[in-house]
Amino acid sequence: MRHWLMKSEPDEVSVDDVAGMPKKTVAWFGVRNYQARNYMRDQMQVGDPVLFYHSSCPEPGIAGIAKVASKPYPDDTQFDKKSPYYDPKAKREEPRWMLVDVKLVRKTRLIGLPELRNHPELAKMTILQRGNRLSITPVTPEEWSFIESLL
DNA sequence: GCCAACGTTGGC
DNA sequence: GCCAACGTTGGC
Repeated sequence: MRHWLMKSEPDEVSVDDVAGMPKKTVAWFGVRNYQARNYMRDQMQVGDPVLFYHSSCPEPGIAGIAKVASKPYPDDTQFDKKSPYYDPKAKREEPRWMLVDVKLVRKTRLIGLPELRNHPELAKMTILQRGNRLSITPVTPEEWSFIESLL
């Protein structure tokens, strides 16, 4: 089992949005980065714990605890010409972008970026490294436990 | 809106 | 395969 951090822009899909969804589950559509895709396609297992992170918003930070809720399957938005995530090079027979379903376990208090940066225990978190833009990153068991202890 | 950092594209 | 140009991310 691995632990993960997954970024979402709350304007698009927030923790509250997912809380209001049937089964509190959302397909993690729109990832268009190969490394992030590979994590979902090759490494995620149903049940893996996930930190739900809000990015590109007034208060970026961890907003909830979730878990991987499905095996990987093709992201339908790649085939949808009306979607901003449409990929003309993707074929139904040969999907390029895969995703998993993510189920919200619980909303948490917002642990903002400045707070995360304040803890030396978290200094090596991928998300806190300079220049990191990857929307899905692994979290170590130590980082996970420490963050849980803050909640 | 700015801009640093990084990823992708495409000509050669 | 190189690399310049361009596009995107995401915090501030």
